[in-house]
Amino acid sequence: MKHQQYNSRCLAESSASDHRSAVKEIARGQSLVTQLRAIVLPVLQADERSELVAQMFQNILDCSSKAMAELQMHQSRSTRRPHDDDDVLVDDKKRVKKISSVDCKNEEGVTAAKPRHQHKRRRFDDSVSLETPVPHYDGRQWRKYGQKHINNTKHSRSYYRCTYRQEQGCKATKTVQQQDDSSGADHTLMYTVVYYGQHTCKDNDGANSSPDDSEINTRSSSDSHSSISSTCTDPCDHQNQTSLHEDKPFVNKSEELVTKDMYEPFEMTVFAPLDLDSWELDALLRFGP
DNA sequence: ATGATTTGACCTAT
DNA sequence: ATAGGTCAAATCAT
Repeated sequence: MKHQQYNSRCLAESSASDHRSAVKEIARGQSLVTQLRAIVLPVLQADERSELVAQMFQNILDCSSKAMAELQMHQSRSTRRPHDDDDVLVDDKKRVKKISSVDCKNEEGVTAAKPRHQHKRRRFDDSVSLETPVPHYDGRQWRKYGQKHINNTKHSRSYYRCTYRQEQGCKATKTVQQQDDSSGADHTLMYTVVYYGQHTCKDNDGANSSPDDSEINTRSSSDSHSSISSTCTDPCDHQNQTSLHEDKPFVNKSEELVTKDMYEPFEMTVFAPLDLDSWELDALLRFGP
């Protein structure tokens, strides 16, 4: 009897561990596809096939996202234990707490204690985290409004809000934090980016689509003299570099690459921006094979 | 001059 | 009491 319990528990645990490694692998695949997309799309910029290729990239990411969601759902059903759900985040990261929208909604459902002020801590119930070597180019314009050292982490967390918060009341924010154990196999720095809230703004240059629409071609640097947050503009902006890298020189070349959210935090259905600036191409060239 | 970033203070959830 | 999120004055960059 006890034997059986033991066995089933072992099975459940090994299955959970299988799930986790599967999820991890999928996340890694997504990250690689995202990076590959950032390299390929700019090259195809003027090519009429670029849209098709972009769509294919997106489909691949969609597929893996769905696979990941299935895995997670399955795991949470079959091997749920009190502390398991902390591990079930898409990117399998330790320091990002429970931030998936599903989790938060569940919590909210139970406690009905959603914070009324978005003022302090756990601001929105729709947040999405992702792990990326390229935290800054997500097609949106952000303004940094704070930086904070977080306990037990080497790197401080930077806080950004949408550039159009004042003029358009867009409530979207994000945090960016370099991971402590951030040099992966390819020695790229990894960042945890957490997006809170949905963009309700439209880009001023009109390049952007409606808030609920996809974010294709959101960033245009045509207004290069307007004060656009350097979080998604010039990687040679030294001030920004210092702020984000805490006195370190800007070393992460891949960070300059174009990327898009791997997990569709904003219901993106199409692809990363194709209207790359020269610095982006330059970054790609420097990125190397 | 204008707008972005920095950073210490403040506020609040835990 | 503490940690984390935001504010806002000072500073910096253009």
